[in-house]
Amino acid sequence: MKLSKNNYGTENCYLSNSCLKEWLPAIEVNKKIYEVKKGEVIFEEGDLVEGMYFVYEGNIKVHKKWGDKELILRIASDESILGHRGLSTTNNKYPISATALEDAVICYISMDFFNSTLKVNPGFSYKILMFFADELQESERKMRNIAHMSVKGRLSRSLLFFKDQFGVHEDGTLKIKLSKQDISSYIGATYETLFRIMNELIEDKAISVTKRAIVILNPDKLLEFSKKEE
Amino acid sequence: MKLSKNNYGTENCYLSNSCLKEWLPAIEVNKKIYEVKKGEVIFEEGDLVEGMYFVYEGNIKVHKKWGDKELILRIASDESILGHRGLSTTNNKYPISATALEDAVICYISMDFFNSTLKVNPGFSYKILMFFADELQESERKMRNIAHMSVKGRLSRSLLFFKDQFGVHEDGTLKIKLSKQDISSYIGATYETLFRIMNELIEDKAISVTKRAIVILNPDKLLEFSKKEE
DNA sequence: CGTGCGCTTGAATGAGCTCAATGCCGGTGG
DNA sequence: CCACCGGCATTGAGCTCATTCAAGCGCACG
Repeated sequence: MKLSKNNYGTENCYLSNSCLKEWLPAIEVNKKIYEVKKGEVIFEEGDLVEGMYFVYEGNIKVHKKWGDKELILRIASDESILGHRGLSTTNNKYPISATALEDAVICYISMDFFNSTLKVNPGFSYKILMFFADELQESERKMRNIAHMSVKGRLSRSLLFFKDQFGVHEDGTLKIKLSKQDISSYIGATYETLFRIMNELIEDKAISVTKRAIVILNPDKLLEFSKKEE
Repeated sequence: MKLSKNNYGTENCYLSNSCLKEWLPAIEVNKKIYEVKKGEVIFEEGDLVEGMYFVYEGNIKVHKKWGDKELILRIASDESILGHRGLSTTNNKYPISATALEDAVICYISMDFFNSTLKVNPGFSYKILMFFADELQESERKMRNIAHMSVKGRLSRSLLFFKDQFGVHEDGTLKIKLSKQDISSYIGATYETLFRIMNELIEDKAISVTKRAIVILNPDKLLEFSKKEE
């Protein structure tokens, strides 16, 4: 189970493996495997929802557009469900887009099959429900952060989250590879603002950057900046 | 079914009645009815989640605090589910608070009972799942709005939503009674800002206010202000 | 008749955005 | 091998929207 819980709040973007690992291999006929290239769009806002995806490998950003701006809502990675935001009783169009941040492997299951599994398998259904509940909690925490926290606070928090969620290499750099563009969209700020605030964090010796890779030097300091949280 | 769909996006804070109406009356033993007074706190952030609520009558605000500020996430009204945000595999504390906006009647069901119903009743479970999916969509739309829209846009959009969701009296005033404080918390702005922007809308002849009651005069104008949406 | 709370308004401040200019680096084709 | 190009990084300046602080006002209520 890849769940994270710590003193700056719980962020859980994974459907617990115990659920997927049991379920996915059991499907033979109804799943399709796709390889997608970095930057490739898996689906877009407005596309018809016809199935559900699971990520086998790689990171996929889930984002929402507003004119020429975007907001990244979530980063789906290994063994995570994707496209569940298309579920709805009132609308069968995706409210969001999904784009590969790097080369990735995903698995596709038709909505019919997914739905019928939901209906006949209460255990699975329950797991998915809990997943949604966790996603909703996270979404609302993030909303409050955007509404009330400073960019510095949001960035600090997100960096801690990235470290926690995706881990670090031996040299201390974050495993997740995000462009500054993406980070700024993730925290809901402009590119330039992100840049300046990131410099502040470097001056504060909270992080360092070499060759576009970010190292968390002082988590406590980041935590400090994202205080009042919970 | 109280669902709304229109050209400024779907906002659905209701669990479709077809689900609740069938389910709730069937419970005899396990539910308790409470009457709550205006301003009464039903549960707070950090409280232990021990059950699930449904609203029979009245409006309840679901909100999240950040220091001395708050953000209203949702307004639960007649026949709506409440407290489902407490569902989680990783945490059994409420991430949000619920406070009655007016005198209300709510129904309480123990979590054990709710959970076992979920597990044995796939139809119910599926409905709840769809409800969560809709809530998640709405949450993320709202997040993007807070991230990218102006206060005027957010206010315009929220007013249209209130009209759509709660309806209007014969004299044109919104049925939902919200203090300016609450509206500002709902749109994620300060009281003073809300005040000024509301005056702008009045000058624009988009709304009018008499005795603290709001009248939507020109929905098209409000729609205009909340453009770029979807 | 005070006291307090919510409403109203002004002024100052500031965080973050926009726009624009420049620098840097890696790829690419001549 | 070099010149050029395009895209990203970097930085400054100015501005705008919204917040903050502060101060009066009106009304309900004990």
